[in-house]
Amino acid sequence: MPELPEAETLARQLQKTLAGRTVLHVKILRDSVLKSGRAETFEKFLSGRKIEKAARRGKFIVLFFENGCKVWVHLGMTGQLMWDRGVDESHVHAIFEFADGGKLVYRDIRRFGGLVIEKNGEGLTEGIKKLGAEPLEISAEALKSGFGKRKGRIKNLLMNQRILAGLGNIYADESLFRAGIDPRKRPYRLTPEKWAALHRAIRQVLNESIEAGGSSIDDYRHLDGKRGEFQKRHRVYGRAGKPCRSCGAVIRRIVLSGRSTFFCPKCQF
DNA sequence: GAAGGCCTGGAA
DNA sequence: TTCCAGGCCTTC
Repeated sequence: MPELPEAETLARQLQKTLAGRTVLHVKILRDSVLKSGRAETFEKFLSGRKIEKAARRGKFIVLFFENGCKVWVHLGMTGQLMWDRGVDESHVHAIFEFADGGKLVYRDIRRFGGLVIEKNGEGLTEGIKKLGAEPLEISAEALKSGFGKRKGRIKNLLMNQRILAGLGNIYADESLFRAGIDPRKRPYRLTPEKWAALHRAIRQVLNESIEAGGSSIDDYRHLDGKRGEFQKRHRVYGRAGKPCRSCGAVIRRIVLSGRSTFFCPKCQF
């Protein structure tokens, strides 16, 4: 599932490929992927416009245009951005055609993702406006205070984009494993040592994954169609029934708020 | 704070 | 044929 490292990987690749290129046309093949704006809006405001840069915010990829417009891309679960790959045309919802002939294809099989166009600061969805802190920038103190006195389980709170923007199921589980924290734990019960460990673990896991080009479990691909490599280094996610890589205990799978949750019953407490 | 719905493809 | 994956929004 595309989370922060996957969005970051794509944003970096898009920066290299798209910065300085000019959009010729924007073809929206399925209007329902537009979370703000309409097909005509995309064409009107973006055609003939140069892309200045590509960046990431939370799990979103943001394209900055010279006229101040921004396009926010959320990949949902199965979203893909491909450069010049016309091979698989199924589930293609939008195509950005460039003046020099290249094209950026947006695919999303399950359609949980979407596109947002921001112009003059307008058009942002509530989800974007209320995005929480960046996990790689937040201080240890702010991480702790960000959870305040919330009563939820730490795993679910880590995935709350309004608190921390960018962690999903995979990296929440992987971070908690490295911090030695039981995903069912309530935040107010964490010791100072565990908070420090969690802050460290989040940075470590995200940075390692970015270095590996993200995790390709099912559909996530790089701009050129290649797979990420970090899934090979997951220590708990998707490893139910297998031995813990640290202690050998059997990794457990439970369901928290309807989401699969993987942890080591011995290393995490 | 928890649960349902969206959506599709692949596995059971 | 049914179930499951889950990000995010809506509803309870």
